[in-house]
Amino acid sequence: MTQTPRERARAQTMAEILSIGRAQLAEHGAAGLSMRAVARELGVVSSAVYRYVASRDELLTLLLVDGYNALGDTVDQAVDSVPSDDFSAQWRALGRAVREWGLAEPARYGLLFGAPVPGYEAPAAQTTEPGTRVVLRLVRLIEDAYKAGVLDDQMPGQTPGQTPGRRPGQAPAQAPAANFAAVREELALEVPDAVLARGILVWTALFGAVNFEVFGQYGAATFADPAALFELHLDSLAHILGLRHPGTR
Amino acid sequence: MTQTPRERARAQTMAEILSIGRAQLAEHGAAGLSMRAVARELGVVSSAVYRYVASRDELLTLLLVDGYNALGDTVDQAVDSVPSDDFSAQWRALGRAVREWGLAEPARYGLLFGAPVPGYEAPAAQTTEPGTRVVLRLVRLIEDAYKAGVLDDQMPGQTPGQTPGRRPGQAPAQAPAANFAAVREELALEVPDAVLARGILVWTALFGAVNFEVFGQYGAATFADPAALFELHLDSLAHILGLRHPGTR
DNA sequence: CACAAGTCAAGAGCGGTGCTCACTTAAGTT
DNA sequence: AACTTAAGTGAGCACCGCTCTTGACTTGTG
Repeated sequence: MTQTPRERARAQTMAEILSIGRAQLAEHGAAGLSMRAVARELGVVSSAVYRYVASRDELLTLLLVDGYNALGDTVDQAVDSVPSDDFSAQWRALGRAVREWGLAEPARYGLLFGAPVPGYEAPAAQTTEPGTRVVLRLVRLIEDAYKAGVLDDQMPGQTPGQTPGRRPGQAPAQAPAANFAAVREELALEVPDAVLARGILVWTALFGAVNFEVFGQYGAATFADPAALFELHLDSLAHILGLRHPGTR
Repeated sequence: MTQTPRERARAQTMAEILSIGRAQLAEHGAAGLSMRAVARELGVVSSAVYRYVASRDELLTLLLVDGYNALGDTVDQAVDSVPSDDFSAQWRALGRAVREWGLAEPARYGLLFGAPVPGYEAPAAQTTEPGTRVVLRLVRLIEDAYKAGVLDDQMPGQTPGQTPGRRPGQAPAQAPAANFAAVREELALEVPDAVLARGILVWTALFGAVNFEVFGQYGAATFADPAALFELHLDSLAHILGLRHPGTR
């Protein structure tokens, strides 16, 4: 399947548009992404861009999946560069990769995890698969650790048969909660509900921390060393997951 | 200090502009906030609005502190409506208040905690005080619980003298991390570093969870009952904080 | 009580935006 | 060499934030 010169030229122009779009995004944000500016940068009249991208929304979608995949690739690479039996290190690599990518690409990160662009609805068909790569990787990590038997299947400090922080007689929230069963089946998981729940909590906590830092919610001056604070969080979250360094215990 | 009819009229117009701004924000997002649209809605020519608000940015700032205060009031009210000695319930009330406010006002929530509006720098002088109300309330809650002696001053499952998930000989991240000392002094706190660190983790986790839900990152269909999932998270986070229901244990 | 000083609404205009459409040009295909 | 078709053009519509100027109105004071 060799491509004609026309297809070659088209593909290259397309790539150039995406590249310009990324730059525009970094400079002016998602709402400030301008077709005219892209055209200007491309050295072409504004309407010419519409030969390649149907609308501003479509360009946004392309940049969205591009961003998801860039983050996904970064995370995959980071996790893969760690011994496959050291799940604690894998978790830390994943967390650090997310944080560092977010800090390096705040505009793209904001597009992926910030407030949705008003008036724009991400088309699920093209978006969900790349958009779930990081969670999926985390869940697989947990699943692998569970199967390897190195995961405490119990909330630390939680004794079996007693859900802490809950009066006896009160129904435990665990059971009826979000239907983990569906998720577990969809992903062909073996981990029990409790572990899955912890995984989701850790997932949200990770992105909460990165959000605060990337979006500047920490207030700059407050914490002298955000990287160290993040490492602290990674430790705590690993502990919550039940992950331990190999060799410990 | 009675106000002249002029002042009365001006104050009312000002309030109306803010109200319209909120509506515009909800409909078109922060970047789509339009002075002309506000003027149109106000039944006035576009430039007239500049008699009341110096610029689009100033209107944004007004809406920002307005939002922070609305959330702060909601949280304060929710926490205050709970027995002052039931810290676990106070925590849950705080968390639920944040979530419910965010879901009820996604656009405003997005303005406060989403990606920063490109090209807009929130003026710290007017913004930091209202912007820190929720964290401050959480920290006070933890401080109070600590002083009342109902807070485990230890990570659950963590035995003293041993930092879990960390090889012996490796320096503990706790000590040099973000300079908690400065924070503790600034807020006149008594809680030890470890508790403060957990507080920050729980804070980020709370907003991470709410972000995901408000910004639609959960993917709708995935979790049948997000409210139940959130309750689960509240439970887990309370446990991490070391909060227990009174009467338990 | 009149009039200067001050306040504020209004309009025109500048340079920007997304997008459409009729059109020409130039390149690839047959 | 002839033909098809993709690529690029430029005018145009309706919108945007913001500035500058004009003119009407209110108020305080000599």
